[in-house]
Amino acid sequence: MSDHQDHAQVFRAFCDENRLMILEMLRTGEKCACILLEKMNIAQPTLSHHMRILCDSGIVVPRKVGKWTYYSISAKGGDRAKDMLITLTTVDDTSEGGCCE
Amino acid sequence: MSDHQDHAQVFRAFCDENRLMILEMLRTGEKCACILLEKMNIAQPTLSHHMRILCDSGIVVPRKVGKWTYYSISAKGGDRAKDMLITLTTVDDTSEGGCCE
DNA sequence: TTATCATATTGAAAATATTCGATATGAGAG
DNA sequence: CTCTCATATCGAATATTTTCAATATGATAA
Repeated sequence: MSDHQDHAQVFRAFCDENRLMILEMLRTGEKCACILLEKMNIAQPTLSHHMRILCDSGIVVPRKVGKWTYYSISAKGGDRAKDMLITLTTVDDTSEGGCCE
Repeated sequence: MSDHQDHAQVFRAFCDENRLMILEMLRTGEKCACILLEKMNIAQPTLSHHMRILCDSGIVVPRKVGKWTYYSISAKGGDRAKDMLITLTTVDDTSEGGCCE
């Protein structure tokens, strides 16, 4: 997978309203899927889909306990996303140069 | 527009490979659309579409000079995105609490 | 074992996003 | 004004994402 594809995948975690709602809930601590499902107005397979995207991006990590799955925000994943965002939006002034003017 | 919709829109800037390529080019300084178009393997209306999304997200700002439009990364837009990302991925430990276990 | 509960996967429909040809707009140049 | 060039918008095709009903999986309970 190219770097750009990989980076785009990380940010996809933050591109959907429902996923932002889920992240907001996880900010107050680990939650099991059942609680997330209860508070969101979506079907169970839809939640499962969003949790997969959040976990694939590395922003959220799952913890399985018996029948339940608990989800929490990964500090490491958050830091990685933050570093990527900073890199992407910081102008590299050592190579600053004009353009067709 | 809801907060979540608004936030999702900002991160949408980073969810597409072509937009990440554009941002990478803008990291070395302001570029006019013609240069970006020349270096990307996409049609002109497609570039225009991506530039609109980048500008709407606040990450990129346009500067019109005669017939040309120059685009550059907005430090302010980048900072806003960074702050949003940090908020979204930081666990609020004052409200840490268990969940259904 | 069988029954039940929590979550994941499948498959198809609906909603969004991306793409590009055609065309419009708006700014010089002549 | 007319012509040309740079970019934006329109409209339709294609691709991707989101959604949910149905079903599968995997764990515990009886």
